[in-house]
Amino acid sequence: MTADALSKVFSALADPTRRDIVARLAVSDATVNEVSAPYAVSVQAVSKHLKVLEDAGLISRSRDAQRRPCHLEAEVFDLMTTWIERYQREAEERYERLDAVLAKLDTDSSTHPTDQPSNDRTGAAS
Amino acid sequence: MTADALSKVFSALADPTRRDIVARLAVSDATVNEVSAPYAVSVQAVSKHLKVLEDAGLISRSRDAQRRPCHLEAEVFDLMTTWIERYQREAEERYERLDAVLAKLDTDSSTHPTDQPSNDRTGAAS
DNA sequence: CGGTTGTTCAATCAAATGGTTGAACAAAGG
DNA sequence: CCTTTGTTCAACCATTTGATTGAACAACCG
Repeated sequence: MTADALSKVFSALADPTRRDIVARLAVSDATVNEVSAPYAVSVQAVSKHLKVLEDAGLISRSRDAQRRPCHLEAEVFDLMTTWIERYQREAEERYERLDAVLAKLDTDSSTHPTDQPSNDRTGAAS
Repeated sequence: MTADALSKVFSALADPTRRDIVARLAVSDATVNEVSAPYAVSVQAVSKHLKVLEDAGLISRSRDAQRRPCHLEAEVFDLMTTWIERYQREAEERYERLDAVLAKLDTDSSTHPTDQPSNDRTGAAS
C-alpha cells in the first residue's frame, strides 16, 4: 500500500478498465454511477477502481449532494512521461554512441585493423 | 496472462525494482548476474523480473555462451507515451474549453445575466 | 571426464488484486 | 417519517504476484 507515487500511477494504468475510465473522464467529469454504466461489473467494483485511481492521484472527487463527481487530474501524467523520457533518451544516446563507434571502427579497419574498443554488449563498462 | 501489450508494459513498470533494472539497462546491456548484483533478492527473483520485462517487450536477450545478455528495447515506450499524450491532450483541451466558457460567461453576465451554457461537471452531456 | 559458473524451472508461500454479495450510510423527496 | 438513490464498507473467494529454496540444465574450464 505504501508504494511510491510512480509505482501507483503505473499500477493504476496497468488495468484496461481503469485506462478506459481515464479515457471516459478525459471527456468530462462523471459520477460513480455514470462511470460504471458501460461495464458489466458491479458498481462496487468500479468504485474500487476509482479508489485506486484516486490513490494514484489520477482523479479527484468533489461532493454534489449524495453524488461524488470524479475529475481527471491529468498533471500526474507528467510523473510518468518524465521518467519514460529520461531512459528513452539515455537509451537513444547510447545507441547513437554505439553507431558512432561502429562507424569509426569501420573507417579505421582499413588503416588499423586490430583496434577494437569493445563498446558494451554484456556491459561491465568501467 | 493474455493481457494486452499496453497493460503488460504499464504493469511491468509498476514495480520499482523493474524500473531500476530498466534504468540500469539504459546505460548498457548486462547479463542476469550483472543486473542482479545490486539487489538484496535472489538471482532467481531478478530472473523473473527480467522475464516480465521481456514479456512486455521492454527487453530482449541474446545468447553469449552460457550468458544471456539483456538489451533494453526503448521503442516500446512509445506505446505508453502515445496513450498518455492522447488523454493528457484531451483533458487539457477540455480545460481550455471550460476556461473559455467561464470567460464568456463572465463577459456576458453584464449584458445577459441568465445565459448559462451549463458546461459539464458531473457530465451527462446530451 | 568432473567441477564450476550462469541461468532457469518447480514447488511453495504470503500478500495483493479484482471480483462478488450484503449491509450500511448520506442525502433527497414523497 | 419512510423510501429511494448514490456511494461506500465488509467479508469473502479465486487468481496473480513477488519472493523463497532446491534442483536442473548449459556451457565453459581444468
